[in-house]
Amino acid sequence: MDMEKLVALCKRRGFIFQSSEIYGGINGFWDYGPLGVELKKNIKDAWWQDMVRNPPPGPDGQEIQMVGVDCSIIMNPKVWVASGHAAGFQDPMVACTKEGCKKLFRADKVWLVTIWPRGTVTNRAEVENQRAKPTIAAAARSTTVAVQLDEGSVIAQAEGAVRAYGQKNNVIAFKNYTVDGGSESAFASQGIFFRARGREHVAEAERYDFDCVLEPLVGASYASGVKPCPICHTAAALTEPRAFNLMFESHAGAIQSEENKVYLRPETAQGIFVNFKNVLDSTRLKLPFGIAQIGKAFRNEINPRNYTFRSREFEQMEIEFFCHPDESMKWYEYWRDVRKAWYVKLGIKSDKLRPREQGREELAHYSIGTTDIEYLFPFSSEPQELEGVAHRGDYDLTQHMKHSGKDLTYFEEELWAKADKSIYGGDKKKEQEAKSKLPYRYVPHVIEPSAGADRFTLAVLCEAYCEDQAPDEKGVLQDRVVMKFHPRLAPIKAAILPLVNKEGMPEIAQKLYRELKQHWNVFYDDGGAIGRRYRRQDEIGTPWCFTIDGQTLVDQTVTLRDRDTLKQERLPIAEVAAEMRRRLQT
RNA sequence: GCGGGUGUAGCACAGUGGUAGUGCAGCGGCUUCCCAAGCCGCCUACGUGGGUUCGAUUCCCAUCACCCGCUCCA
Repeated sequence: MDMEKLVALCKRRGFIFQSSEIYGGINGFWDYGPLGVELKKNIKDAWWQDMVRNPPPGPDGQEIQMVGVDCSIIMNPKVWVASGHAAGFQDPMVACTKEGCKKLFRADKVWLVTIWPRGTVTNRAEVENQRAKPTIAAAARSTTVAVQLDEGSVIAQAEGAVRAYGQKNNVIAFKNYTVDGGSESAFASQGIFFRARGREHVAEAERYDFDCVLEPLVGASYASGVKPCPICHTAAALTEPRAFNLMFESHAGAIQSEENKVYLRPETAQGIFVNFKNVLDSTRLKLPFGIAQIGKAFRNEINPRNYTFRSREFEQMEIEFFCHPDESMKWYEYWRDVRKAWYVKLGIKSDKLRPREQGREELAHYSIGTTDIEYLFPFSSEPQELEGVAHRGDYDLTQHMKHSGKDLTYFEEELWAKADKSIYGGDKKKEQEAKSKLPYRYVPHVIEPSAGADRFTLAVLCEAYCEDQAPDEKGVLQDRVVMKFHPRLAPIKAAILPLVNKEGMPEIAQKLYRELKQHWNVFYDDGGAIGRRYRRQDEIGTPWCFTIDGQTLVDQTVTLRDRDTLKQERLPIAEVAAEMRRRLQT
């Protein structure tokens, strides 16, 4: 499918417009037109109905408890400190200044490996000494290479870098390394000293060991003369790290000062977390239960691309499902499966839908497990994320407890009521202690299915776009463009068409139109040839057309014309609404 | 943010240093008993801002937007 054709259709028929188009547009922002807003609203309504009001039964066949909230976009800035966004959104970037390379990197993903001749340094302290007062011989023979850590262990990356260095310097057979300074996690933040063994291909064929230091670029105690590019390996090519703040800022109050700086939320989830206690206290809900929210979120993407896929303003459909720690994996699997099934149910072909369990190394720091539900969009050869179902553990609630000082733990009243308290022998202190921890009191774990409303809308548009052939009035096959939306999502459910504009047909058609529009978004059209009107409806994905013709005047029946099959059948005009209802439910 | 490309009507395309056409779509009418038919009429554009020039849609510069690649997407 050709993305450009879809984009043209969306504009021509009023699904999606560029924001502020008459002023030349604005990068990363889009508007939904009359048909687009109906489509997106149907998607959000379907989600709310299927996830909040009527979610599928739980893992043990039980009813699922779900409620909704609608939180403000601007929140107390401390929320973003607690959530980690205030810091985490400041991804410092470094760029290579070398002409022809000019690559851009996240500074925290660039690490430096310094390789020294054997015996120059034997531990981290000596590394610092060498940097402070390098001996000529050591400085001449040491070298620093940069590596980009994307996946795998950092040690493995460093090993690769040393191996590459060895090859470049005709050192054969990198053999092994020994780590000095503890576990990987210990050095993940501060670097590590280690030794690598290899054989240098020199005239005397001397055996050779390297002393190596691996450390992050950010904070590395390096002279500016180092910092090579991880791609082109040009020395001293990287710029200083520059902050890219991905949160939109504004000010609450007319005066623009640091004190009243606020942020547009980069996700709707935090509104749910900070209202966890409110919901618990106001609803009589007991764990497990979920809180859902649909709303706008904002991210100052460095480079919006691919139509509406990566917009700076977008809408999320998020659930935070709170449960007992011991049951969290069960619920994680439940939501992962429920969410995937939902997309299939609404017409996304299974072969373009890819649930993908994230590897350990790409998980966010707080997540125990995440499944990305991805869709193979026409604009990319790689599937792109529609939704992430994340097991966030107790990270968020714990963070908000720390930063707000409020108790967000959950107490199992019923379990405590049923518990045998005789084991405490009437010791109130022991009882209190037992009540304060598992299994009675705990910080709930959270499963977060977070879906992009605009991304799914785009996927639905891509999935619906079809070019096929339909016969014209002479029976010759003509190209036809048809949007095969699931009827539940179709912006217009049915068109009501008088076959000709006379003999009382428009009157009958309008009466039917007035009846149907009480229930659905339907469309009345008496303009032009019938074939043209059918094709127009095909192009905007209207599943059914009801046509009032000569026979209607005789026996009160109309034709129902199907968008996908082009088949026509007659049914009594009095049964049209019931037939639509029946078809929408299946 | 970097490199490359593009920008004429709602869409797809012509064209020119002397201010622009075509097809489709849209609108109004006639005609039409089932799949973009026909006839008549109508509407709509040189992305924006500078510069050069007697005159710029055309040449130059900047800017904005879109597309491709890199990068990013917590």
